[in-house]
Amino acid sequence: MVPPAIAPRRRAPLDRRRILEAALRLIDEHGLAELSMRRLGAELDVQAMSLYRHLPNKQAVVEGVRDLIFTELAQLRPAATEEESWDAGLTAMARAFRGICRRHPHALVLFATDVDRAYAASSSFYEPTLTSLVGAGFTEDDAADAVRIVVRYVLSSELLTAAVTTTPNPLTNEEVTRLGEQRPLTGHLVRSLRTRPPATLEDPGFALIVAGLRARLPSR
Amino acid sequence: MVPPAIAPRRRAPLDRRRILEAALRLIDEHGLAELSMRRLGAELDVQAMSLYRHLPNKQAVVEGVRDLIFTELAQLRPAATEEESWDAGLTAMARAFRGICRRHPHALVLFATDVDRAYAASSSFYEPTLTSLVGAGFTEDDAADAVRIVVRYVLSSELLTAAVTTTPNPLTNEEVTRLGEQRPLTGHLVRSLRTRPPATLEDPGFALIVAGLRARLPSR
DNA sequence: ACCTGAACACCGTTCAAGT
DNA sequence: ACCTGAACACCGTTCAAGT
Repeated sequence: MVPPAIAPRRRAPLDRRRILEAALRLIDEHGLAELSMRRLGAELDVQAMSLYRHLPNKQAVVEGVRDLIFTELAQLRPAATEEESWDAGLTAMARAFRGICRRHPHALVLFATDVDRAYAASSSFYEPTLTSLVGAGFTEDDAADAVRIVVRYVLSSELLTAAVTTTPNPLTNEEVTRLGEQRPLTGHLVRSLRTRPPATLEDPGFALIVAGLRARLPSR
Repeated sequence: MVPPAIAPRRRAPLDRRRILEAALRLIDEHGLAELSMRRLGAELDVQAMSLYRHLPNKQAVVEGVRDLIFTELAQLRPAATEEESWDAGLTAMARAFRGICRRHPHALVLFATDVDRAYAASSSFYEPTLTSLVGAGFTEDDAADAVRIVVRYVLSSELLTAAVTTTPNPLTNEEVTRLGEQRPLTGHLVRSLRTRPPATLEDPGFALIVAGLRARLPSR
């Protein structure tokens, strides 16, 4: 009845899932550019070369992380109910999608590839909105276009915002004044950049798209 | 009357402008990720270390390239005429802006920073469109928002498109069929990804924004 | 004044070797 | 079976040295 001699284990054994979760953690915290095989190894208390036992190369790591996020989106679900109007449903979908974008701002570039798999992996997320659009009188084609345009709008806006938020070297007040004398309306626009930052334009921009869709809806 | 002895020169002397133009050339041809100080040196028949005589570091190279493109945009001018309607002018502006995006797809990320300087450097490009919007009855604020929303829409769409265009591992027909059985409308959407690729959605999406703006215009 | 060679601290990845 | 050390070909950048 000697208990089996278990070697004291310093750490959990490496596996694909643990590696990918650590990679997502690193990306969320420090950005995609900071992800290196050596750092990822260090995060897991392992030499970088050990990772190659479980994943063929760095690209495979990045793709694995992307799939992890797709799965997360599928879990989400806009609070769309049956009686909800099509525009409220579309808005809820856009907000939820934006939510997941903002949880992983550094990983957004990964959303741009394998779009068909992204929609398929998160079909439970998209289907209610599409149903409500078709119920409101849009054709299946127009409903698909509407959802795709909205998803593209949110994703690309977030991508742009995530690309850079800082303006390291802003125009001085004198420069803005001089611009305003030469081109008054562009001067006004540049001043508006300060009072209304990019983030405050995303909802108005989205509202324009919805208004455009409404104008296009066959009168009931 | 001895002619001054001119040492035979293997190459033009290095200067900031020549370096930046070579960098833009490399970015346009091979992408931002492929730009390295060593490659840039090689392109100019010089050791990488020589570049540091003219530019403090790699970031300065990248910022210099961005300014080069801003200047290029300022030269452009939408063919807006006085009698043109506001929506035709806005559309022309969007098309011209998209044109410059497509000339430097690999450099698009650089557009996301120093937005105020970008508008100021290209004010001659934006002012006519803004004038036409205000002439049509939009307030200065609404005109500024309209232009900013459109510029953001075009830039972010192009950014998303440039991020990745390939789908290395597309869904098989069986996978799409199975999806269609479970979620018919998402299935339809995924099928539409093939018949109507992303590029064909940019103009409809932009048309929705214009339609939304029109709905918002105070009735004359 | 302008360019370079050697060096440092980083990459991703391969491969033979350790346990 | 799983992990590692040494090595290779790359980075950006510094600094003392060459012309």
